[in-house]
Amino acid sequence: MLLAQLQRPGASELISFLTEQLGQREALVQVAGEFEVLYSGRAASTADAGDFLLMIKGDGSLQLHSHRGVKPVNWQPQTDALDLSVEDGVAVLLSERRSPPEFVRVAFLEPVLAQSLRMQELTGFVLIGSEAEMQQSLARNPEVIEEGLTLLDREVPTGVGGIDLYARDAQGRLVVVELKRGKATQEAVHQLSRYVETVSAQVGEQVRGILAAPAVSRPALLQLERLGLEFREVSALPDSASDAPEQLPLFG
Amino acid sequence: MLLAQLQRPGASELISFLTEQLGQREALVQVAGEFEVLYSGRAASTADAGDFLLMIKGDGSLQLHSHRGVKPVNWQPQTDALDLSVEDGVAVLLSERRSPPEFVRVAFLEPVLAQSLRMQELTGFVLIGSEAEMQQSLARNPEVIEEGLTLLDREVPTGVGGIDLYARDAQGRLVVVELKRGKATQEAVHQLSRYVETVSAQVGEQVRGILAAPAVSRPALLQLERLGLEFREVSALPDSASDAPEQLPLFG
DNA sequence: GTTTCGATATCGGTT
DNA sequence: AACCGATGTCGAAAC
Repeated sequence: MLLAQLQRPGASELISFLTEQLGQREALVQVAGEFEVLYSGRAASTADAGDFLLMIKGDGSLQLHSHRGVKPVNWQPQTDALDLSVEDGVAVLLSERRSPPEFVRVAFLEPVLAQSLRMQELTGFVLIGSEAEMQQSLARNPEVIEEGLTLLDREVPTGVGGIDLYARDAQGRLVVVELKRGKATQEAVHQLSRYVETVSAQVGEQVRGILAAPAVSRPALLQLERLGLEFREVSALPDSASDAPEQLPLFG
Repeated sequence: MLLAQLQRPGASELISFLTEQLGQREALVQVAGEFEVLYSGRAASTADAGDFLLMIKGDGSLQLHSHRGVKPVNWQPQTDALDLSVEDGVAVLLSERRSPPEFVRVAFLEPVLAQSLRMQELTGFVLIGSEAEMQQSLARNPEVIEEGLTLLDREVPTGVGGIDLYARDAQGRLVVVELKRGKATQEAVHQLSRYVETVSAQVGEQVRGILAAPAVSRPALLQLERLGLEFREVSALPDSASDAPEQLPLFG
């Protein structure tokens, strides 16, 4: 992980540095200091001149961080063109994105630090506990949802969205299952209700609807009951994975 | 904007640095190098040891960036407790969040750089083109949606969500308006349809539903037509704000 | 604290 | 390229 760095660069010095470093695919380039930042595109934003940390990655993503929060103040998921210039003795960066048309402009009023890191690609990243994983697991073990449940299909398109799990219960009734990896809200109930209505109209028979999630909000549960739908508690993670780190093999 | 920095620190050196710097409220602290990162909480994740950039802000937010993307690989919006230690000669950071219970653990296998920046609070940030702004504007000028429209209320709770704009048309019919600041999808149509159904059942009369957005997806438009609902094109931004930066006063 | 909803959402997958 | 849905969504406002 190589590193190049400048402290308190002048305008033209900063421009040279950025021109050189931003050409490199693996570089993560940062500039910190007092900037003036503008954004215009899907929306538009301005702010007083102040302290920012600019980060540009090798894939063309750009983000400007302020003193707080995980989310950057301004950003671009993709930069298609970068323009560097000096205006009135101040280095200026203009980042352009073609689709949607968007621009971020940074005037480096007082750059304190500019640096570049070589970042190797991230490998072996694994996320446990996604809804996709939960769906796979329940597809293999539908009895976790209900004894006697037989899986018919997954991700069934209905014309108004895809049904997560489509099954038949012990009494032979059709069952539509909507999964949520987190606490289910009214929105999930609406989704389920929409699927049940659609399928019911298509097949011309009674269809059960089950919302399967680790928890439900109170309003969602009330709505479920009003609509004659059901809730089943299903945890997204295997028990061990939600333990404290001291008890986790991961952290051993 | 003060700055403290260490290059290629040893484990205990890094621990001392972090202990000192993380105590300061205004500090934005970064460590770059080869790490091993683990996360466990609502979900869980692992990855191979590799290059990361750790950023911890004064508000307790933490993020770990990889070589690409705006989104960090791992993060914590809030850190309630930080623990620093040395394990087998390697500096280790454990960040804990109480609610929901979550942990991020970073083992600094080969720290290349550690630095701290004093970041002043962001001031004067203004975002133009939010849905809230669009709603205000349309509430003042409902004729933009339709000639003869009279506003009755905004953000009306229905038991299944809030209606953006509630109005009466020239013929005296009730109108439910759903706003979207971007291209409207099937989800927006579904939301609108729910509101129209609910209001219609409550008042016992025919209710019109209008989806007002700068654009609508084709499937969403078809669905609107099937349900007897309407679409009105309404731009989120004043025309000038979506111009190219050369033409923008903002960028002059 | 819980719930809801907007977001320049981002991101990935599928059509 | 458009579209759809999940996200460890985050974040703020309303209750």
